[in-house]
Amino acid sequence: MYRTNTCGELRISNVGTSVTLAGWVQRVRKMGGMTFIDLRDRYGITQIVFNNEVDAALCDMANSLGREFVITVTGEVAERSNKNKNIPTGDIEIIATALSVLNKSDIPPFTIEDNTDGGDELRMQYRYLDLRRATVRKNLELRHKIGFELRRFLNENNFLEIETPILIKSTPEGARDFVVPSRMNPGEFYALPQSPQLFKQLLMVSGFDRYFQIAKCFRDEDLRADRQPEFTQIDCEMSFVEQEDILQLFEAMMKHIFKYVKNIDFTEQFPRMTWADAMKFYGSDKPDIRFDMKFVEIKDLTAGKNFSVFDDADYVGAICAKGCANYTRKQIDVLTEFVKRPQVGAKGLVWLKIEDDGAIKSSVGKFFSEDELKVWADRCNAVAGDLILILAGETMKTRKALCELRLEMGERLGFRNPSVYAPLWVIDFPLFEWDDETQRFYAMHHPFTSPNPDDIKYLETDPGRVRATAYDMVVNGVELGGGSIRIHNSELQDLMFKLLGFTKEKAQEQFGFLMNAFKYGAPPHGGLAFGFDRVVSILAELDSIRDVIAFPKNNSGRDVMNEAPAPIDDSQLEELCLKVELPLSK
RNA sequence: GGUGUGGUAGUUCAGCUGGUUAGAAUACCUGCCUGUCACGCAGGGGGUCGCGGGUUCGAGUCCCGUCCGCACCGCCA
Repeated sequence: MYRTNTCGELRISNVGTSVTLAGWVQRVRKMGGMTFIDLRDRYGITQIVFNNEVDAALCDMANSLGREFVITVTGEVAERSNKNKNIPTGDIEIIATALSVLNKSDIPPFTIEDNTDGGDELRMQYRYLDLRRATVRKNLELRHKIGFELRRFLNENNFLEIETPILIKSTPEGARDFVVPSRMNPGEFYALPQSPQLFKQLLMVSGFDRYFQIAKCFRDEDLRADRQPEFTQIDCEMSFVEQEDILQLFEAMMKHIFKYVKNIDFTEQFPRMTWADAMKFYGSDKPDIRFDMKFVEIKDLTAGKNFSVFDDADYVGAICAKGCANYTRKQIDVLTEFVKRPQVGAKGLVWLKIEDDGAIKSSVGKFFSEDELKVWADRCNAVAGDLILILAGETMKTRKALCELRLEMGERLGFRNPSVYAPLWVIDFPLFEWDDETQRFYAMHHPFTSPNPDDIKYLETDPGRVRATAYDMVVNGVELGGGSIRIHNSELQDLMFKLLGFTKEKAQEQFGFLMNAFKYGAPPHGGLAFGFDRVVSILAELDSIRDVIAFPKNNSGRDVMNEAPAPIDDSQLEELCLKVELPLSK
C-alpha cells in the first residue's frame, strides 16, 4: 500500500498509530545525527523524522533524497517536542521505520514554494511543477468549488446542463473565429464557438426553458491579463422571462457564490445604473464603485474666459480627490504624464487645490478669478484640503481618459482593495454602436438583442437612441457577465438585420436555421453568460485570469509548455487540401 | 498594427557618466552539526551579459536592427 493517510490530515489525536504516507520531498534538513523531511502532497505537509541512533541505514537513505523525489514512508505518529504553529500538522511528526523511493527527480528549475523564485515565463514552461505550489493549487481548488456551487444553485433552480457543439459554422460579425479545416469537405471550414449563443436560443425553441452550460469558448483576438483565446463561460438561457426575472435570479446566483465560497453576505439588492449614467459619472460601462469620485461636468462654468483649451472642448469634466491638496508639483506632474500617455491620450491636466485656509490655487489661475474657481469647487463638493483634477476635449475620449485618471487616483488613495466587493448591474445599453470607419451601425451586444419596447418607434428614424434590453453584471470595475432579452419575433429580427446592413439573402445564409426555427413557435426568452475565469479571479483577488487556469496561453497566444501552435506536416496539409504561404516579410 | 518596459549564474536581480578578473541572494555540490521547520556553520563549482551589426583604443553599459517575455492601446458583437 502506498499510503494510509494524506500529508494534511494527521493531528495530535492520531499519536501512536502506525501510518504510511506518500508524496513529494519538499525539503530535507540534515542535523548531523538526525534528519527531518517535509513530505508534501495536495493536502498539506507532514514532517518525517529519521534518527541515526535508531536506524543509521535508514537515516543515510533519507540524507540522499533530493527535492521533489517521490517517496513513501511508514512510521509511527508522535507528538513533537518542538511544535510548529504555522502548519495544521505542526503538532505531530512521523518517526520513520521504512522508506522507499518511488521516483527520483531532477533538480527543479525553480523552488516549489509559495514565494517561488521562478519568473512567470519559467513557471509557464514548467506549469506542471508550478501547479504543485500551494498558491496556484488553491486557485484551482477555488475554481472547482465555484463551479460546483454554480451547478448546485442552477440545478436547484431547475436548469438543465446541455452540451452544444464545438465545431460550428463561422459567423462574420463579432470577434474573429478560430477555424478548423474539414477533411471530408475539402475547402470548407468549421469555426470554434465564440459562445453557444445560437444553440442556446434553439434550445429555448425546443422547450428546455432553463438551460445552462459551463462552456469553453474561443476568440481569435489579441490577449490581455484578463483575456485568453480559449476561456470558459457560464452560459445561461431562460424562456418566458423578462429582464427583471433574469436580474433577480442571477443576482441570487452570485450572492450564493459569495456566501458559500467567500462567506460574504449581500443583503441589499445590487445597485442598478443605466449605461448613460455609467458613462456620464464614471466614463466606463464597467464602473468601479468601490469608491465615489464621480465625474462633475463644468463646461458651462468655464466658457468665454479666453481659455481656449476649455472653450474649444466639447466636454470639460472634473473629479475631486479628497484630501489631496497637499500633492506637490512633482506629484501632479506624474499625474499629468499619466494622462498624456498614448494609452490614455489626454493633452494635459488642469488642477485646482483648495488649501487648508480655503485659498484656491490652480494651474489656470491666470484665466479665472478665485470667485469663478470657487464655483467649480462648490459644484464638485470640494472642501479645504481637496484636489480637483480636470480634463477637457472630445466627449467620449475625455470621459475615457478621466476614467483612467479616476481609477489611478482610487488606486493611490487605497480605494481599490481586492477583498472589498462592489457589484452592480449596468442596464439600458444602446442597441447600436456607430462605426466611423465603415459608416454603419453595429449591434453593440449581438444582432439578436431585443430593443427596449419603448424605443422601437425610433428603430428606423433614429437608431442611435434606441436602448437595448441588455444588462451587464460588473464587480470592482470588471465585467463579470452580460446578456439580453432576445428577439423572438421574425419580423422584428428581419428589421434588425436590415438595419445592420444584412441583405435578406445574407441573413438567410448566416442565420437561416435560427430564423427558420423561430417560425415554429419561439417562446419569449433571454439569458446571460458569465466569464467563469473572471469570476474565479475576482474571488481569488487576482488581476490576471492566468493563475486560475491550469494551462493558460501566453501574451502571444502560445502554450510555452507544449509549443502550440506549431506547423503541421505537408501530408496533413495535403489531406486537407491546404497550401500555406507565409508573407515574404516574415 | 502601435506604445511602454524588460532580457546578465539553474533562478530572482544589482552592475552609475563606456575602463582591472562581471557581483549579491537563493538554488546546487562537499564537509561539520541530535530538535530543525526559510535550520546553522565552513568551503566549492557555476556566465555565449537574448541574437546580429555598428561607434570606440576599449561595449553588459552607447547607436541601429532583430527575436522573446510582460503591461497597455487598437481589437475583443
